[in-house]
Amino acid sequence: MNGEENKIYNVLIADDHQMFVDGLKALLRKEKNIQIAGEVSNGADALQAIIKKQPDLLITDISMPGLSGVELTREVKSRYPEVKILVLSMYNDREIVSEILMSEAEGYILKNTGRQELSNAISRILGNSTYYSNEVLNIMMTRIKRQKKAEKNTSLLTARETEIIKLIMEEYSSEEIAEKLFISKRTVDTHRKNIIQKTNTRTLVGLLKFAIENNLAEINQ
Amino acid sequence: MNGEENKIYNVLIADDHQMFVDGLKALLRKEKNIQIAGEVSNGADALQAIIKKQPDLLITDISMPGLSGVELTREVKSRYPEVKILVLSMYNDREIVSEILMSEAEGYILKNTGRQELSNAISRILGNSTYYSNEVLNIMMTRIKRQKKAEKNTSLLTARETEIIKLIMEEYSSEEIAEKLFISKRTVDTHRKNIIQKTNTRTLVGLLKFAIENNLAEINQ
DNA sequence: GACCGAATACCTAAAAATCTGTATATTCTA
DNA sequence: TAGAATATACAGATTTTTAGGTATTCGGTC
Repeated sequence: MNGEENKIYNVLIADDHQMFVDGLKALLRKEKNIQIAGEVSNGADALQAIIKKQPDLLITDISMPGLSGVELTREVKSRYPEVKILVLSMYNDREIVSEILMSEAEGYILKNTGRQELSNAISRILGNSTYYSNEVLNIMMTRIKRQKKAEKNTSLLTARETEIIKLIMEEYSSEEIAEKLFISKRTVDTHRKNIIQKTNTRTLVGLLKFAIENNLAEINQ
Repeated sequence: MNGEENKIYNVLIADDHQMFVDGLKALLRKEKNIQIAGEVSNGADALQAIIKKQPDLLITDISMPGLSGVELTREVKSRYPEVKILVLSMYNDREIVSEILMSEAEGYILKNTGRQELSNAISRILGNSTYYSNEVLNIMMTRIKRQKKAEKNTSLLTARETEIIKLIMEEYSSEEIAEKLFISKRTVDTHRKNIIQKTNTRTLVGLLKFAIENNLAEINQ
């Protein structure tokens, strides 16, 4: 590892699934420079262990009894920012990936990661870098791309037009929109005309699809 | 276990993630009546090992190089139906759960399962029953409920009405629908009137939302 | 054979949206 | 300060949908 090749790094494991912990420990024992400082199965115990052992690195699952890994990460970063955190989780859904990224963990990999990648992640993180697995990076990229596309599409629209669209999607007629916004119905009609042109749609159905695809309306599904 | 308390069951493990395999083996070694017959890291090797060792139970991951767990399950069930199969996977998304259920595996649990539940699952399966974890069952129930609701909603509609809705969602006007279906525009108008009444919507926007929510139309998202 | 639902088609009328255009005021930016 | 964009509003006309109704035919079921 960078810079301090004889340093022994203490690693705390937080995970309530013994199968993972056993497998993880077996892997970590093969690493030079790594010492397992402890293992806990919930967030509260993790905090206690951090106070006591002051590990260099916390490897934590997300779903644990009581304090989740997300909450634990936030707490640790606010109280012991020098402790590095690698999230090792089963979940790859977008909500959770986002929350973890917001929580300033230094890494996030999935539990199907091989040993080599895990080892690499730990090295990177202990060497003051970050490590996110490809799946996680892909989720991030997809999300960013999608957001950019929606922003590009909706940036063609003025604030008023966006507002009109949202009210259309809430099933207001043009007259009702006029009343609600204290403007003339003729104004609403002009806005509608402009919206249809700008969004390259040609019917109300097309506009509805545009709105949903660009997060201007929600559908329960 | 039921009936044959002194019988030793041979278990084959198929998983390409060493961390899991180590953890799983550690757990299985604590079980009476269980002997680890082997471990492989891909589907093809699993088939070879089944021929050679004839295990009672195969515990398999889903995502493996080459033959996936789904394909492996199908193959094993078609050639060696007496071999029981427990899928132990990270993925809980609906598509994969469905495929596994169709493939006649005797069980499906997630890799975050605790030891007790894993032990219970194995016992149940070796005792000629099935075992699916709660998360998997919840996915099944949610899917069934959702499908039933959509069926209930759309069962109010006749085939022609459903067809009209789909064409509306493809942005055909009533006149265009009439031309396409070789019927009068008046007929289309009557269908639309009836559709609005039956779906308890009051606007075209409302109808479109109904259609999307009940899988009569798709939105890219 | 009777009955019912689906599909079809039509009627008159009203409401709403859309189309193509012109115009003015306000706000923002260079 | 000028210019551009946005927001507003209006005009007349056309198109489309919606509303509330009646009617006939066909196929399926009892």
